[in-house]
Amino acid sequence: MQMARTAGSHSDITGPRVRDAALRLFARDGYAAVSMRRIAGEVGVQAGALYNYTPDKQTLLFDLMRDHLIELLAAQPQDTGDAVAELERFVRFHIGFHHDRPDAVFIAYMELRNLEPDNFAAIEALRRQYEDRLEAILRRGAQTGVFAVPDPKIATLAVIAMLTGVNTWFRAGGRLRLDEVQDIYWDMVRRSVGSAPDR
Amino acid sequence: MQMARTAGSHSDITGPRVRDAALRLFARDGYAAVSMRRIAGEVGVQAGALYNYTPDKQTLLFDLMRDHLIELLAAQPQDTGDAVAELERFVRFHIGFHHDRPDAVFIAYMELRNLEPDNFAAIEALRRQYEDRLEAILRRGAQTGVFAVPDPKIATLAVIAMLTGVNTWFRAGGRLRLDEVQDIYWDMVRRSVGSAPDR
DNA sequence: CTTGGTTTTGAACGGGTGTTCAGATAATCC
DNA sequence: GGATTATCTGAACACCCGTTCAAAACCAAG
Repeated sequence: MQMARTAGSHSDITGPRVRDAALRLFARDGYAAVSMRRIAGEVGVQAGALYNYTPDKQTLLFDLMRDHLIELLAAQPQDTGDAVAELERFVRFHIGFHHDRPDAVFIAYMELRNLEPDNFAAIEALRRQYEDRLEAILRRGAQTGVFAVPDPKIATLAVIAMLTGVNTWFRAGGRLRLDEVQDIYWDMVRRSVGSAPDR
Repeated sequence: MQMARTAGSHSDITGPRVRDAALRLFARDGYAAVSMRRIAGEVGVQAGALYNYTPDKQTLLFDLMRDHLIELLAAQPQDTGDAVAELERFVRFHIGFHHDRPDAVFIAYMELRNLEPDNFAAIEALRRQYEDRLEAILRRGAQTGVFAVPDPKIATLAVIAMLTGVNTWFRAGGRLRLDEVQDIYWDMVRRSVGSAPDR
């Protein structure tokens, strides 16, 4: 007989609902402007009950950000060898992945200043990992001569800023489809790193 | 005899100090996380005294953002006719201007969600004016054939996102000088819009 | 020195904050 | 159905919030 599923348990229902509510509210109004009571209200529970699911508000924020970045790193396609194809995959992936979770993306770079120092360092390390993968692609392409990037580190930051910017304006159902946006951005990125169009 | 300078007046000293403190604290910790008492403490005054200089906290934030954007619009160089030269001027100006006032820049796009609807609309209108100027440059260059931008509106947003990203990492005294950063970004922007290097 | 005005204080107002915890409630197991 | 255990409530804690305002302090002019 496996360990009992435990009694009186709504934990597996309420838990995700707390995280969802926190994600949405933090994204919309900001961490500092959202009270635990408001999150609880959204879930349909009293504030005290939240503390069955997080030790405190700060950890709730931290977990949302960390989980998002870990998901990002796990979902990211891995190297295949061809720097240009790799960069294209990176661009399309970045836009697509971020488009699917606008709230998490927004929080992960708007609420950095509300993290306590240790938590901040942990999040920054994860983000850095992601950036490093793009930097590796650019550096490799620069060495083999398919890219013209004088400074791969700066090019990395420039490209990521450009791509993440999509989230500030793109909404499904607008003038452009997501894949059209991906086409346009891939075109701009490819050119910005000095790679000639392939036709 | 000109109107008296009024008596007991420290207004012209305290006023700017309030704005400076608010700018710095809002940028560092966020609007919602900064109390009027903390701003007052920074100025060396009691909280009640702040209300000689702003009707309320919200207006204090709004004024900081509005004044920043008005300054931005006023400082921006005007058109000269040559789209490529114009774009280069825009890129270098944007990086330079924003580098000089990191706190105001940070606030102006991090605290948008803390603006009441009317204030938000006013700020957005100003930002839009700025973006329109870049879009006009790109559109003109596209028409005359010196730029290859299929969608000037998106290109505008992409370029601005890329340029504003500089503020998140560049600090004077680091590996690169500001003018080197301007050179690199101008290179990337020029390429991204399909304009050939001029030598 | 007195007058008149500006600026600041300091206390108060009503209300919201994150967090804790004893007790009530509900769900499963035997 | 009774026991067990996870979950939730509701009140309490100490503290902070933006804002107001009468009274005090301050400064310059006459």
